[in-house]
Formats: sequence, structure tokens, C-alpha cells
Amino acid sequence: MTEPSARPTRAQQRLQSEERILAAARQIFAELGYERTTIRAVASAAGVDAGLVMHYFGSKDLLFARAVEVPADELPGGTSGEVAEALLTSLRRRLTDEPAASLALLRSMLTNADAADRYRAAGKPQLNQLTEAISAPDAHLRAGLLSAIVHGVIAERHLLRLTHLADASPEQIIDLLRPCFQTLATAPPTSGKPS
Amino acid sequence: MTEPSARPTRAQQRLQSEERILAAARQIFAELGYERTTIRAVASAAGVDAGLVMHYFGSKDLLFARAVEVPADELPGGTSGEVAEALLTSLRRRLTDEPAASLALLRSMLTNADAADRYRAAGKPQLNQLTEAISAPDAHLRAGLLSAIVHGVIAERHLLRLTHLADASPEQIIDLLRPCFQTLATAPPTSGKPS
DNA sequence: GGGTTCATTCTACGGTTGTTGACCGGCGGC
DNA sequence: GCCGCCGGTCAACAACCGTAGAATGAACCC
Repeated sequence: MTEPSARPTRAQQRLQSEERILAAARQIFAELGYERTTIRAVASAAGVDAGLVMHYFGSKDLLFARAVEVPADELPGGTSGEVAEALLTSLRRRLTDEPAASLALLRSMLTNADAADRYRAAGKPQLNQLTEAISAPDAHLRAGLLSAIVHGVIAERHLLRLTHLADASPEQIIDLLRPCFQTLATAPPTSGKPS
Repeated sequence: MTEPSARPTRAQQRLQSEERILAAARQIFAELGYERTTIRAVASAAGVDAGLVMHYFGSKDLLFARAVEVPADELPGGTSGEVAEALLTSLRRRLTDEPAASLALLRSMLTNADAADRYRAAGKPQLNQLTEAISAPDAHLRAGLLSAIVHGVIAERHLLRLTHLADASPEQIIDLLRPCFQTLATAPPTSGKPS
């Protein structure tokens, strides 16, 4: 018997090439965005020919779709306060190492309609969970604001690299944001009682 | 004497054409971003030939630079609370009618390095004023967070058009954000006393 | 072991884009 | 009234990009 890693079978090699292409695509899409990324550049970074990328993924759009596939980031349900804390935990993880797939989606969402749709779709479950947990007439707006804050902070840290945000520790950031999130997630005290 | 508007002089006509081109450029840059905007499309929208755009502005980059020129948005100084309120006022204005020049800059900042630089430069004075007003060791970070929130909300409302944010009234948004801004602008109570 | 499948490459085409230079015609000064 | 400047157009070039299709050679199945 031969070691499975000694000489990869054809199917293995195909998967391996696909994965190398996808990794290169994720990185370049995340760095340059959809429009400035060329199939040739992705192929070159993956060490293959541009034709192969087309052969495996069909088109640039389909390659992008595969590259930015990201698991829906579900929040554990609970009270509004607990959900706010869960959102902070999610934010802390994303502040340290946001995966390239998410960055690629973020980078392209303003200039590519398809990316914008995927971004909206990816954020939708979290948005719904937030809206549901915040029992208030303006829960929709509060959830939208929380989402906007999260993505604004991530974008300015990882994409724009504003020094004010890029140099700070995740703990420092979420500690400053915690009261904001709690306030936004908590219904006004006039009609609802906390906890 | 002839009415000055009856037949415009040559200099007037040039300025008029330049302004029409700039207006078209601002709108298209704001809608599509830098890369998807073509000089031909701008020229067509302005009712002129593409060559004229080059003739007047030199290159696409220079046209973009002229199109996104936006006056630095200065905040009136004061205590941290007053500055936070001024930032809210600025936000309210930008929520109703953000000028196309600013939207063009926002739209392109993630995919165009030059736009990113201009964005950073445009936000710098406001960022400095915020940092100065917030007397705390982490003033830099707090100012950065405030800026990130403002731009995140504007981007998701005007560029991404997330329904949660696009449908809300500016008053509702800034009322929800006010406690967040006050909290972020106010130094921790352990060492500083408010007002 | 022979025929086939398939991973991979090469070449090329059509379209778009930024940019250029020649050209035209009317306004402005003399 | 004439000449030159200048607003404006037209046609074209060179580069690049996404994409298609033929070609090749090695791996796989029977």
C-alpha cells in the first residue's frame, strides 16, 4: 500500500487545487475587492493557469460566491442583555481574526451588488435574532444600529486600518462598547422592566 | 446690454460644463464606486464627449479627486458632552441629505487606495477634535469608535440601504444613539467628574 | 495494456476602458 | 473683418479582462 500523501489521487489533487484557488481568491478579494481582483491574479497566486479557475468555478461571479461562503453566525438566544453580550463576544472574535472570506465580502459590499446581497443575507439571521430578543416597538431599528456598529468597527479596523481602532486591543474595544450595546438592546424603562 | 444668461460667454460655458461634469461624476461615483464608473458614462450623463472630461480634468483619478472634494466638517469645541451632541447634530444632517461627494468617497473607500487616503484625511480633523475633547487616556480609541459608528450608520443607511436603518427617521436614530455617544465621550467616573 | 477520462495549459477572441491626438467651428480681441 | 484661441467632437490605440476552446499528457478503469 502507498501512503495517501505520497502521490495524491486525481480526485485529491483536484480538491487540493480547488482549495488552493479558493484560498488565493479569498485573500485577494479581501485585499482588493471584487473589481480589482483578476482571475489571472488569483490563478497566479494559486500557481495554476487562469483557464483552470474558469474550468472549476465557471465564472468570476461564481468563484466569488464560493470564496465568500461563510457560515451564518448564530447568536445564542436569551434576554436582551444576554444577546447583547453574545454580540460582544462575537465581535471580540471577529476583532482578532476575521476570516478572509468575511473580509472579502465586507471589502466588496459597497461596490458589487451581488456582494451587497450576500452581505445582507449573511447578516439577516443575526439581525432577526437581535430584533426578536429586543422586545420594543423600535426593535428593528435598534438591531440595525447594533449591526451597523459592529460592521463599522470591523471595517474601520481591518479594512481601513484606522490607527485609532487598529492599534487597540479587542478587550478594550468591547469594554467601551458594552454600555452602548446594553443601552441599545434594552427597551426604554418607561414601559418595560429590566431583567 | 445683453442679459448675461441669454448667451453665456465662453468662460461661463466652460465653468458650466465643468460643473455639469462634476455633478454627473459625483452622482455616478456615489452610485457605482470608483472602479465601475467609466469616464464615458460620466461624459454621457453630462451630455459631453469623453475626451472633454480628459481635457478638463486630466485623468480619471484627478476627476475623482475633484468630485469628492468636501469641506472639512468641523465640530464646535466644548466639553465632551457638548462635542458628543455636536457630533449627533452633524449625524442628523448627514442622515437626511448626505451630499453626493461624501457618498462617492464613502462608496469607494474600501476598494480604492486613493479614496481611502482621502477618507482618512477628511475624517482626521473631526477625529482630532473628538480626541481632544475627550480627556481620557483612551481618548484616541473612544474617538475612533464614535467615528466608526457614525460612518457605519451612514454607510448602511445610504449605501447598503438596510431597511432597518433606511426606513427610520433621523430623530429616532440620533435619540437612540445619544446615550451611546454620551457614554463614549465621557471619561470613566473613577477619576474624572462629569460636567 | 489500451482506451478513456480528466487535470491542466496555451492561445486567442471580443469587449471595455483610460487616454491621446487630430480635427472642426464659433467666440474674442485687434 | 480677420486671425487665433479654445470649447468640443471623433476616431483610434494600447492594454487589460473575462471567457472559450483546442491541445496534451498522465492517471484511472476494465
